[in-house]
Amino acid sequence: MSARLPRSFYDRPAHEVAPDLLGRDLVRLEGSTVLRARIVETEAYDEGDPASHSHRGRTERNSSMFGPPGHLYVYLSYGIHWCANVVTGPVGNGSAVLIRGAVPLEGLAVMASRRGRGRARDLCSGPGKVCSSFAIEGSLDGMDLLRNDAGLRLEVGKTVALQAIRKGTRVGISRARDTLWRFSVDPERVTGSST
DNA sequence: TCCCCGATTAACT
DNA sequence: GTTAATCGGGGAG
Repeated sequence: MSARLPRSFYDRPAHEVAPDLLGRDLVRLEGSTVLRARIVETEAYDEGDPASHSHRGRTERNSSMFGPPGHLYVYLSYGIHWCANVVTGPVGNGSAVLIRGAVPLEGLAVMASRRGRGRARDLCSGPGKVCSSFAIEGSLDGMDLLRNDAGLRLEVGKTVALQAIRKGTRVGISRARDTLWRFSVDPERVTGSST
């Protein structure tokens, strides 16, 4: 178990936090059970960004994005799937980083039972799947990652070398196609033995 | 008030 | 590779 990321980690622009989240561990403590997955894909969203929920200002749904850094922003996608974001920047700034993908490290059996299918590489390979495996849903919107709410936290994990990070266009959006705020890393580079 | 469509996933052909 | 499922947000009227 590594150290939890401090509040200051999140109090930066989303496009700086997003690549820095690669290799970090999403952890949920559920009694004696530990769920752990290492983040391998993220996307940044902020107020000046036409593709962001916060672009048209604060609403009831996106209010968490404007709250303190280090909290969670959870929303329902396509009426079916929950997606989890980490709120970044100071209070009043509507920015966050979407956790798009991770590699499961602990608690695989629990994740598989929640997902109804068992292949390890499919457990957290998408924003909706991460939430499904970790049982993250709307009631956790706005929770603080630094207060053990719901046993959820982010830990330091294994830092990824800057040159190993891939930048690209974000997935599933039609606006701001020229903003390269999707960050990912080869799963081997965060879980395999370092080279 | 109505209507369109999305920061997705899984089951198809 | 293609498409149905499914529903709330928010822009348009």
